[in-house]
Amino acid sequence: MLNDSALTDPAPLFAALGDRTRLSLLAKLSDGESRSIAGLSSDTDITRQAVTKHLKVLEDAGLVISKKVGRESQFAFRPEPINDIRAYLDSVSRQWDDALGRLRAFVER
Amino acid sequence: MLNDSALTDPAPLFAALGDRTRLSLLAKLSDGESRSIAGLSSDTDITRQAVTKHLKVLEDAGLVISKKVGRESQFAFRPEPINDIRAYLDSVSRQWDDALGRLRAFVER
DNA sequence: ATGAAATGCAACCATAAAGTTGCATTTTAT
DNA sequence: ATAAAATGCAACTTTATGGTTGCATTTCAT
Repeated sequence: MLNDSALTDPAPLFAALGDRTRLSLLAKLSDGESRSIAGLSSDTDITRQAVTKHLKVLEDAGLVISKKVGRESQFAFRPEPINDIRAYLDSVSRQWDDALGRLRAFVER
Repeated sequence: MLNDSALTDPAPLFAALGDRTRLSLLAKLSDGESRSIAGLSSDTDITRQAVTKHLKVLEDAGLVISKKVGRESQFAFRPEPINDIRAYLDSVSRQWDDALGRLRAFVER
């Protein structure tokens, strides 16, 4: 089942990003090249199976997509959810900025 | 020990945001008003002690600050780490955009 | 046809995370 | 002085998470 990238609840998205291993997987893939599990596992110290699990978390969050090609499955970065997160952060910051603005307006009289 | 807001490893920051309860706590505080633990616990269905734990996670991540005033401890939103996250997301997206650009340049000849 | 490569899948382990209950402590209000 | 309010602190339970090992399956190359 593929993710809808709905911005209703950003928590799972943040959670998917809240792990160093997954961030470094994303970093590798963010150059736009797709890579196999073996390719992504080569320069880590954890097992290939562990990498597979992390990739599943990333895929469930919509941050990567995968397709089987031959005997290997290729993973690629999917940037859309990043915008959802940005939108969420913006909404929080905007609320904060508005509050600051009102406070300033209040103090300045 | 207070956080330095270093952007060396955004994973703990993402992890702190990867929980609905904590996101809703942040949402309440993002209006700039500071609130007590009791105030933040009033309209949740979890116990006050659980809220306290979440607040500690947020504080360790630098997303809130607290000070004791009288018998209660007041918590306030701290927006600085949000910018760290933005910076990280920007770096990932920029890398992605660059890759797309190179790909386009490559295709167009 | 067969061995190596890449992956899938299941069971298992250890630790962390999220939540609870119970009780002690500190402050405030009457 | 004392009861209520707000919090702190510790122990405990349950479940999720990150990782492993072992083995089966699929696909490729020779």
